[in-house]
Amino acid sequence: MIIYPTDQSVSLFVSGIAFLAGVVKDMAELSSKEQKRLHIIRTAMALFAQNGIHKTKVSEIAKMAGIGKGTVYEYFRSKDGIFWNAVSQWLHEFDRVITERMSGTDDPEEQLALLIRTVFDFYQSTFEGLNITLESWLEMARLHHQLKSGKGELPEGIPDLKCHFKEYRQRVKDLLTAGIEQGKFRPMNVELTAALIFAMFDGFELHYITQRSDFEDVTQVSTVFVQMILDGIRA
Amino acid sequence: MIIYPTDQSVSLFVSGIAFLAGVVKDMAELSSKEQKRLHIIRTAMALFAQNGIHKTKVSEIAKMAGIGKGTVYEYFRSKDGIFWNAVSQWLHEFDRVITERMSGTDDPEEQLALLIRTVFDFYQSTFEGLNITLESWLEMARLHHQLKSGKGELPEGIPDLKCHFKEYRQRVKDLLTAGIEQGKFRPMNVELTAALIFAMFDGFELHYITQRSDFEDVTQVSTVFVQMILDGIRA
Amino acid sequence: MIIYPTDQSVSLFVSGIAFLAGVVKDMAELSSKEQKRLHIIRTAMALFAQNGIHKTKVSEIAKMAGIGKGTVYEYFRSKDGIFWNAVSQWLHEFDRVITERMSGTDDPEEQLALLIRTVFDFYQSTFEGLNITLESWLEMARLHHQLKSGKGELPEGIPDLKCHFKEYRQRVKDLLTAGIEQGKFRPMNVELTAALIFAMFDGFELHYITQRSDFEDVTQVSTVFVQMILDGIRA
Amino acid sequence: MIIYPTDQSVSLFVSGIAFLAGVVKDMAELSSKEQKRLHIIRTAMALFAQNGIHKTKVSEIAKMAGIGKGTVYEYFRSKDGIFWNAVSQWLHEFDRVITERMSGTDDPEEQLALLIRTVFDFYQSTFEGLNITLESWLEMARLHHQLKSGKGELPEGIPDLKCHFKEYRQRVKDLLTAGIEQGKFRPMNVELTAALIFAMFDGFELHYITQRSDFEDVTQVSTVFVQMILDGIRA
DNA sequence: AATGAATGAGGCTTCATTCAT
DNA sequence: GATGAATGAAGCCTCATTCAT
Repeated sequence: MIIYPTDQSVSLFVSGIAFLAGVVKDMAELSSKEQKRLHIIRTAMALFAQNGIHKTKVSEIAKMAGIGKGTVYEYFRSKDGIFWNAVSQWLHEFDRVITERMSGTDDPEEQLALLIRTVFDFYQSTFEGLNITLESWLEMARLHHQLKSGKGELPEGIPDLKCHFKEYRQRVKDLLTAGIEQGKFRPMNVELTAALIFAMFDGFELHYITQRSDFEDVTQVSTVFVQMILDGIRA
Repeated sequence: MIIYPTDQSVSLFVSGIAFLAGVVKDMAELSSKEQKRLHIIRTAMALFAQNGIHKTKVSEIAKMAGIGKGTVYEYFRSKDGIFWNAVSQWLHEFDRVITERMSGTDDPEEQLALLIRTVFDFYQSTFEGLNITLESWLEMARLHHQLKSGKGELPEGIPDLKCHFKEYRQRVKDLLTAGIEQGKFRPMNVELTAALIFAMFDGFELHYITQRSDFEDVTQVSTVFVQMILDGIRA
Repeated sequence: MIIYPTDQSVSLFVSGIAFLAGVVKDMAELSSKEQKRLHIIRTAMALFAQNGIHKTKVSEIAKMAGIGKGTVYEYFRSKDGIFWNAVSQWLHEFDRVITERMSGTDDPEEQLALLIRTVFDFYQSTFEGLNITLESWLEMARLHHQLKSGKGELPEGIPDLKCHFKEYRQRVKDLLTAGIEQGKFRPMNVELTAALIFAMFDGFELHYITQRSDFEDVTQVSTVFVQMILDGIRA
Repeated sequence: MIIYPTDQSVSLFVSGIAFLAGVVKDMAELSSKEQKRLHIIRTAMALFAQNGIHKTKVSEIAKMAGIGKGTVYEYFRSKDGIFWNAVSQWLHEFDRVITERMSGTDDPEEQLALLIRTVFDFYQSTFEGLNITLESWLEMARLHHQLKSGKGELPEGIPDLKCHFKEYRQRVKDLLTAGIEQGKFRPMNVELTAALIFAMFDGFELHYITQRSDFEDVTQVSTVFVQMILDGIRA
């Protein structure tokens, strides 16, 4: 069973991550302070994605955001602070979108297909975020490594990536378990399979970043992806 | 069909990437100059992997390599130069190992299984390299982006990642095509499937870096991985 | 002849510098504007004393004073302005206390003893002020130095420390001269002796700041001090 | 008994603190590294004395020292580091001079007179140092205060002023005790008297800084000073 | 009158790179 | 060839001051 993208799914998605594109409709509801914060985060993400956190200057962020250099520090404690807040924001939105999308059906197959498609959509429409996500993983791996060596503390505002990942895997595991119980999926090592499916998503992300030209038609890619996975686990 | 790791495969692998562990046997054959170059690369990789290129100081590399700071510049034009040379070295070794391993059989299924296992082995045994690989992808994506914007030139010594990836995909494509022709694999969009399989490898890499604890038994993981993929494409 | 502290002397003193403790009774008589000014000065002095002018932030002063940052600038032209006004205030109060105390007697010996004791009391009870006084001397020495070099102007509101000191020395000189005339003090270089006596006061101040623990019992110290000086000049 | 300055005493003194004037004869004996360190300290002291530590820019120090900004950091960890090293150097030289001078005689009266004269000489000939000394006391008082409040650590290289002062007081105490035993000084509270004598020195320092014009003839001042003190304690 | 968000000049420090020895 | 002292460009962040509300 293959799920084709629908207008509905797209619109759901768009509303979900619209904040990154700066099109949140009910922005007016946010306090002025919060609006500016988001504005800075958005601007910073664009630059972080383009040049990486280490080559992005705070002065650039300020300039591009149309504010003074010092103003940035009214909203964030440090450049790292901006970065981790951006990552957190990103994860939070990601959560929201996924949950929204998957709540539309109870069928494991459909849910899995929806999950896959949503992730692909998300990655495609927020290309910028991918670089940041990737960089955040690297940075975090290093932070944890340093933590073990007893050198330094975790900066404030760092999202708990491990927990984030665990939740996602759990989501997929539940889905697989349900599918197996319903006789739709063949028996399998649910734990590992979930981990691998999840890894595939991110592998695609990686390649999408570095070789975008090979994946012009994301819709088609996700279709094949879904089919491949479903064929692999279907009873 | 599942391929279990064999002593042979392991030994092949080890010799392949031994340079990273500093155990190249025929090192003596290398000129003294070349030896030192490799020594610096190895040292640098360890530090790049740990702290990233931007937080690794040339003075650190020199100190850890037991040479003077200025000496580093006798062998490399710049810090970036060290980085890209290290990445190139890594890719080169990767190529060599893969080719060596896959030449052992002509059966598409076995070859695919071998490919998968080799990559997993490679990733597992050179954990440090993963961080660098990841970082190099990010950096390269940005370099290419800047290139398009007309800002700046590509530094010397940068490996052609796109070409590298293309070769790999080609390898997998050939393998799949052969399998289909032999009636072992079902008809499929070879191009896309290859891309996805390859993406999965790297997705695993990503997760392995950030959540290593969840993948203690890499052997088992690769087994499931192989099975999943083969089941998905088998006729 | 040794002068012991009396309730009277203490009360005189307290009323004199009470402004620093925020207990000026007739505060009500001050205009609301003037009250707030004093409030800011007091708050600022506490912080200046603790951290020095250069490490005290205007925002801190405002916060601790319970007012807005901008409000501070309604009452003072600049941070330096606050500082010099605080110093002036301090000197003014000091003058007032000394005059009050010494007017109680006409005997040169008693006056000298009273002067000494008053200064000691003052220094002890307003420890915070000492740091500021010291800092003001340093700053002023530098301002004068810069003035000579033709670099920059004297900020507004700077008290004339030299004049202040001259008055004090004059006070001591008059006292000594009177003592000599009355045959109570031996003939001496009045100018120099006055300068030295005065210097001793401030020397004590210095040591009191840096090594307070060695001078727990200021009463005893001042007693010895008085005796020493009187013995040194008595006929 | 009054001690007049002698050529000998002056020459002793000059050699003692010559390092501050940059006239150490056996400089050649110092390593090149150490020479440069001293050069930076000297330059920095001149600027610190003139403008204070907070208004002295590292770039200024470098410029005036004729070296690059970064070079300063090859020799000192931070601006504070330069400051505290300068202070330590100063104290160290002070110690050396005092010890040298007082070793010339065993007579308590003469020793006291020598001590006083030496300090006066020292203060006069190294005017610049006075400002720094003063500032260091202030800074240190604050550091200790912050330490008690549990905020922050003591920077490295800070000299132990308290200990330094204690030694000096001990010197004077020994001197006084000897004088009393020899029947030359009257019985007294040695502890307090020593503290006060010492305080007087520094009081003079203070006034010398702020009102130099009033003390043109330091020789005469010290003479009066000595006389006053001796008269005050002589049996 | 009171405020505090916004600002940007300015300072400390880092570190890749050079070059004289 | 090897070295490491010297350099200065570059960047993060602070904070006194302003000004619109």
